[in-house]
Amino acid sequence: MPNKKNPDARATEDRILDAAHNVFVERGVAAARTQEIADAAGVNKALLHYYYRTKEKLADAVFLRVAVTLFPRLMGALGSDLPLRDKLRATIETQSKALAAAPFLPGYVLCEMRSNSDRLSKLLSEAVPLEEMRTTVFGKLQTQLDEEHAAGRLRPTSAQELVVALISMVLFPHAGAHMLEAAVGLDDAARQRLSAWRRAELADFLLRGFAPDAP
Amino acid sequence: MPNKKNPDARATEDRILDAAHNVFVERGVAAARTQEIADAAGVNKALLHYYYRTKEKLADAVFLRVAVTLFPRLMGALGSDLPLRDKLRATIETQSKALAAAPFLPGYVLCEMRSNSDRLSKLLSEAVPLEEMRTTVFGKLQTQLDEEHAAGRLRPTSAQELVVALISMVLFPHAGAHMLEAAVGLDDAARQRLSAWRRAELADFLLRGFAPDAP
DNA sequence: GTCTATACGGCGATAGAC
DNA sequence: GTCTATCGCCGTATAGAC
Repeated sequence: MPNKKNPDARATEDRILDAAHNVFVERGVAAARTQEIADAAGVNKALLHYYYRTKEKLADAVFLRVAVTLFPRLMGALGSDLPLRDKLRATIETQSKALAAAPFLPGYVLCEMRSNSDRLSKLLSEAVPLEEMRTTVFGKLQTQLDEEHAAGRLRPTSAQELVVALISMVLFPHAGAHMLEAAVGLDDAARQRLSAWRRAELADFLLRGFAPDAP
Repeated sequence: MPNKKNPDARATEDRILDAAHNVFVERGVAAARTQEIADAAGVNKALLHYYYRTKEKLADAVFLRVAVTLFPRLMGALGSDLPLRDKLRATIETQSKALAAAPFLPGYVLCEMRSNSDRLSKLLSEAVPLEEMRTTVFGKLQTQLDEEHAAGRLRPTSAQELVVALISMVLFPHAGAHMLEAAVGLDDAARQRLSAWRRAELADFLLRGFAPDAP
C-alpha cells in the first residue's frame, strides 16, 4: 500500500525482485552478492532487508516466481485435450517460446534445485498443487498412450518416460549450454538451428522412437 | 616426493583432493566451505593452502580431474571404429556405467560450467586437445551418418544433432534429478528403470527417430 | 609437512536518522 | 520508505612454531 513518502512503493519491491532475479540467474544464489543486487535495483542494501529480511528469503521469492510460472505452463500444455501428436507439438512450442525469451532459466532452476531441493520443492509444493496436477495430467496422457498402443501405433509406453524424454531434449541444450559448448562445440547458431528443428520435428521424432517395430 | 616427516605426503594431497571433490559435488563450489573440506580430509585448513594456495585453484584441480576423465571416455566411445548402431550402444553403455558409479557428476559439471564457463573451458582445453578430438570424432561419425542416409536408412542427420540428442537423454535425468523429481515425480526407482531402458533401447530409439518416413 | 593461532577482508544484517 | 553508518561474523589466507 503506497504511502505519502513513496507513492510507488510496490515498484521498489518489484525492482529489487527483478534485480535479484537477474543476478541470481547469472551468478547462482550462493555466488551472488547482495550489494550487486542493490546496485542493479538502484537502491541500498538496507532496503533488501526491509523488504525481504534475508538473502535466502529473497532467493526463495525469486525462485518461486519462476517456478510458479514455468510449471503450470508445462502442465497446462501436457494436460490439454488435444490428440497426442498435437499435444506434444503444443508443449514443445510453448517451451521453445519460453526458452527463446529466457534461455538461462532452466539452468538456473536446475542448479538451485540441485543444492536446495528439499527447501525449494517444499516451497513450490505449497504454492501449486504439484501432486494433483501431476496425477491428472499424467493420468490423461497415459490413457492416450494406451490407446495409441492398442491401435498399434506405439509400443507400450509410460507417460513419465515420454515426458522425461521430451523435457530432456528440449531443456538440456539450454541448461547445459556451456557444457555442451565445450564438449561438442555447440555454439549459439547451432543451438538456434536445434531449436528450430525441435519445433518442426521433435514431436514426430519421439513418436517414431516409441513406435512399434515394423512387422 | 615423500620426505622423512611424512613418508606418504602424496596421500595427503590426494586425500584433500578427494575430500574437496565430495564437498564441491555435493554443495557446489561457491557454497562449499574450506573448513568442511579440511574436516573431511582429516587435516587442517592451513594444509589446503599449503597444497593448493586458494579455494579456486583447488576447485580447478577437482574440476579438471573430473573433466579429463569424462571427456575422453565419451569421445573414445564415439570415435571408435564400430558400425553406427554398435557405436551408439557402446557409448550409452559406457556413460551409463559411469553414471551408476557417480550419478551426480553431470550436475556438478553442468552447474560449475554455468557460472565459470570461460575459466573452466580454457582450463580443460589446455589439458586435452578438445578441438582435435571433436573434429576427428565428429568427422568420422558424420561419414557414417551420410552413408546410412545414402543407404536409405536415415534422413539427412548432422553428427552434432545426434550426439546432443544422445547426451541429453542420457545425462539430463541425472543432472536434473531434483528438478525432475519435483516436476514429474521421477524418483530413484523410476530413474533406475529409465537407465535400464536406455541401455536396452535408446540406440534403436534414436535410430528410429532419425529414420526416413516410411514410403 | 603439519599444526596452532591469528590477521584480513568482505558480506549479510541491523540500528537509527530523516 | 529510504538512506548512512556500522556491527559482527565467518571464511579465506597467512605467519610461525614444531
